[in-house]
This record gives sequence, C-alpha cells and structure tokens, in this order.
Amino acid sequence: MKTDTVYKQALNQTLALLAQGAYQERLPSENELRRRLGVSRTTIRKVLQELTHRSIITGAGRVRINGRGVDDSDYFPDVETTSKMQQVERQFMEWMLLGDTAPGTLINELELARQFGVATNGIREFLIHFSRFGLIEKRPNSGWLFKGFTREFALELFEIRVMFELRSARLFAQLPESSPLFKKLRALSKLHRDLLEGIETRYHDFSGLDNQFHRLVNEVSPNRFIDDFYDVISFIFHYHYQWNKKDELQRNRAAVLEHLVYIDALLSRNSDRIEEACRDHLKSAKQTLIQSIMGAE
Amino acid sequence: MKTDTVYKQALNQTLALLAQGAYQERLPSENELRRRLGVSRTTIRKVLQELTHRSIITGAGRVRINGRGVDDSDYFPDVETTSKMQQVERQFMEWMLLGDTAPGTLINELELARQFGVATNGIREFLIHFSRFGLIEKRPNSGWLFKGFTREFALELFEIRVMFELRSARLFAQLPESSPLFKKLRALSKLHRDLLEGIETRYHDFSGLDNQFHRLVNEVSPNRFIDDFYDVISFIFHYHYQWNKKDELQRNRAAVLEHLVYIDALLSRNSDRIEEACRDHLKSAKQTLIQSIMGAE
DNA sequence: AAGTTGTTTTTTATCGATAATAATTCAGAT
DNA sequence: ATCTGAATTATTATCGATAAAAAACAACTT
Repeated sequence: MKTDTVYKQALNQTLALLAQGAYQERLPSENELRRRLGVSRTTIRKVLQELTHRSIITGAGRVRINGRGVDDSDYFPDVETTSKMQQVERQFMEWMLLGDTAPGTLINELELARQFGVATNGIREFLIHFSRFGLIEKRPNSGWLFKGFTREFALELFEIRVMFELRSARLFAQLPESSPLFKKLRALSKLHRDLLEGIETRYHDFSGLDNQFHRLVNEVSPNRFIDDFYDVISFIFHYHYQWNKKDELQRNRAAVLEHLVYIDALLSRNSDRIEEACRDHLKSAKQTLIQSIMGAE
Repeated sequence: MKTDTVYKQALNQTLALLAQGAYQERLPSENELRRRLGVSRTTIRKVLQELTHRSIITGAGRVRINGRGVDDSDYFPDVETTSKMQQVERQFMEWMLLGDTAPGTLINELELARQFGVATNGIREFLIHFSRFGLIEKRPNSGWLFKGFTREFALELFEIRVMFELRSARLFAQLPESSPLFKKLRALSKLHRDLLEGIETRYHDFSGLDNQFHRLVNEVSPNRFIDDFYDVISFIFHYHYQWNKKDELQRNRAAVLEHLVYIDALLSRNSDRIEEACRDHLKSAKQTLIQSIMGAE
C-alpha cells in the first residue's frame, strides 16, 4: 500500500506556515493551500481535518481560523515524511559510497530488498532509474553489476561536463546585451559575494549555489540531454559531498572565488576570458572529485 | 510468474543450429551449448530433454546425436519468445509513433497496462527506463507526460550527436597508424562496398551497418556517457525507421556513400577531411530524421 | 458566475506471492 | 580434468491486491 508521507509532509508544512504566523485570522481556501503546498485537495482536506481534530485550527467550512498555538511535538518526525523511493535511494547511496562497495560487486535485488526493508519491486524500480548514472549495468535474468565509483567514472563524467559547459559558455558570449540572463547572472553574483562574506559559517550553502549557477549557464540554449546530464552531476555531488566533509570550507571558498571570476567573464561577453574561466573552474572541480575518490580508497 | 521465453528462444536457437548442420555427429557438451546460447545449464537441459522427447535428437548422456530432421513446425512462434518487457516496449513505441500521440498527452499506467495486457508494474518499469530517452517526464504521484516526438527533440538529439561524434572523429586523427581500429575500419569499408553492390535488394541492412560504424568511431576512447547516448540513438532509429519506409532505398544508398567518404577520411588521418566528412554525414542524417518527423505530422 | 466545500471515481505507490531461470553442489562416469 | 545426472537453493520476472493520493464530479455560497 502507498505510504502517507505526502500527507504527513503536507501537515508539517501547514504547521510551519501557521507557526510563522502566515495566516492570522482566517485560513485560505483549500485550493489556495493546495497550490501553495503542491499536493491535491484530497490531501489538504485530510490535513485540515486532522488539524481541526487536534484543535490547532477551529471552525469549519469556509471559516477556519487559528486555534491553540503550534507545538514542536505536533510535527511528524522526518523519517515519516520521506517516501519509500527516497529512502531506498539514500540507503543505496550509503551502501555504495560509504560501504566501500568494490567495483565488480554483483547487486542482488532480493538481498537489498531485505536489507532496506522494502519489496523487491521498489529496489528494481530504483535500479532501473539509477542505471542512467553509469554506475551499474543490468544483466538480464541475472542481477546488476556495480561498475564502481572510480577514477575512470570521474574522468568520463568530466569529459562530458567540459564539453557541455564550454558549449553553453560560448553561446553566452553571443548573447545580446539585453538578454534577461545577464540580470539573473548579476543576481547570482551578488549571492556569491554574500556567501563569501559569511563563508566561515555558511560554507555548506555552496552546493546549492553551484547547481544554480551551472544550470543558469545551460539556460542559454536549453537541451534536454544536457539537462539530464546535469541531473546526474547534481545527484552524484549531492551524495558524494554530503559524506565527504574533508576540507569543505577551504574547497568551497576556492570554488566560490572561481565562480566569481567565471561570472565576471560571462558578463564581459569576451569569449577568450569566458573559455579560460570555464576551463579553470572545471579543472579544479575535477581534481577535487578525483582526489576525494582516491582518498576514500 | 516469469514467462518461459528464455527456454523457448533457446530451443529455437538450438533447432536453428541443428537445421543448419552445425553438429553433424554428436552434439557438444551442455556447457558448450550454454556458452553459445548465453543461458544457464538449467535451461539447456530443459531444451535437450524436450528435443529428445520429440525425437529431434536421440541418445543420452555424453552421446547425443541428431535424430529426425528439424521441421519448420518445430519452432515456437516468435510471439512466445519475446519477454513481456520487450512486448511492452514494442507496443509502447507503436502507441507513440504510429498512434499519432500528441505532445502533451498524459500517460496513464493503468490504462496502458490494460491495453497491453500486463500488470501495472511492468508498465512502470518500462516507463522509468524509457524516461532516459528524453521523450517522457514523470510527475510524482500523478502520471507521465509525453513531450512529443517533435522537431525540437530531433534538433536537441542531433546537437549532442554532433558534439560527441566530432570529438571521437578528431581523436581518430591522432591515432597511431598501428592502431587495430584501422583494420576494423577497413573491414567495415568492405562491408559498405558490398552492401552498395547489392543495395537494390539489401537496403534495409544499412541500419545495422550504421550502428556498427558509429560505435566503432566511439571506440577510439570509450566513454560510458557517450555509449549511453548511442543507445538512445539506436533505439530511436530502430523503431522510427522500422515504420518509416518511405524512400528507404534512396536514403540508404546516399548514406552508404557518405559513410564511405567518411571512412576514407578517417583512414587518411587528415583532421580537416575527417571533420568535413563527419559534419556532412550528420547534417544529412539530421535532415532525414527531421523530414520524416515533419512528414508524419 | 466564479469560487468553495462535499462526495465519488480513478490512478499511483507499495506489498506479497509464484513460476521460470540461474547458480550451486556433489557424486559418479569417461 | 571435464562431463552428465540429479537435487537443492537462490534470484528474477511477472501477477494481483490494497491504501493513499489525485482527479473528476456535484452541490452549494456569496
């Protein structure tokens, strides 16, 4: 049966809205809330019913108002708000990256299913999806082969990444001055400078900014295959850096500085400068990844 | 429950081997056959048992010999030798390419499952896998969106294809004369010339050769992401051309000629010639695809 | 008439079960 | 040393069922 994580998460979000005083007098309509939380009205109604039941809100029908205040203990714990699929994803990445799983290991659906506490179907669906990341390969009627999170993987990944990013960066140089992308770029530059000031404490905010920046560069001329490839990169980096905290501050500071040079180059619309900044940045990103892969071995 | 398509296909293949007289006197060992057909010994034994039962082979143990000749009616029909997954794939492609499915159509797992006569799970697994081809997109807790087999799709596909192929072609120019790839390339050139001679009747053999050629070019420096992308291309072309026979002879003759120019260029190891031939060929391949997409609309 | 809530229908996410296939084992034969 | 026989065990490919969530429909309010 389906888990009710969508409902629980929606309830938590609603609580957060109430707690921060978003709705003083009356709650908005069900449709309004639905749009805000990105779930169906069915779910919203379930949430409202529960909140009413708990007296967190009172009234009914069109007139629902804040009831007793929200307490920390009202929230559902985080575990209950992540779907099975997300849990499987996380556990698999742990198994792979933290478990020192050797290249060449055969993956057994049944075993993983037992280990992760889900039906084999869930594992299967995850593996099929995950196979796009180039780390596993299916053997029909047999299992899956783990090819290894290796140096070769990183090299192949970056070869493509450089091709794609240079392509977009070059197109950037040809953009008319009036393009809205430049405005976005300047906004992003500001965010980078802000981060740099508070880097000592906020250094882990970098990965979000990194993603935003590289995706912005690709907006110059959207291509679904490039976008997909960036999904691979985000995914890999998301998990990899989550568990590789070594030198994070220093690494991220350096990367922010590189981004700023790169952004300035893009704003200058000078192809040579752009190309140089792009290559420089990707070169050090590549080294960082490779070092951390090698370090882990 | 699992279908027994593996067994049936293995049996058919064994029959084919017997029919073409591969084993005059004695059949090879079970292990030998196993390797040859790429299935487990369990399956081979089941096949041998059945063949013995049907008197197509006689004897037992180490001495199994040809029995009565193989008859056409001995073979299992093709439908019974394709797994559910393959059937779903084919039916889905038909639905998409032949059914004039409009961009923006929402895909309903349950409906497809009923239509194709499989469990929803099978549809789901197929769609997850298929989403890598950039034609559909998942909406969590809701269905899938069909983005359309459109001109944009073709343009985006070819932008990447050109990047990848030029990259490989350029690396080819730097290969030492002694590289084994040149030998393979000469062999492929021969196959092209042979095909050209019998093109009037064998023109549909081109697609296999096309695939072989482009994969050979990428062998110069293997990259899993490029390989994956070529899977996308092969898949699309496989189905697309299967149902778009218009001008096939003429189109394929032209493509073979282009390949020959391209191969000669690669053999010459002259970067300029290579680049030109590569661009020319991809340009016309792109036009062909786009025309046939537009023609269908 | 547009927007809101109440109710019903449809669809997805997830589980568990089963036949076919693969993998493993071991003893005896050539 | 490799092959078959035979039996056992393990794993995958497939089906069907069910609660949660989404979507569609209907009835009501202002």
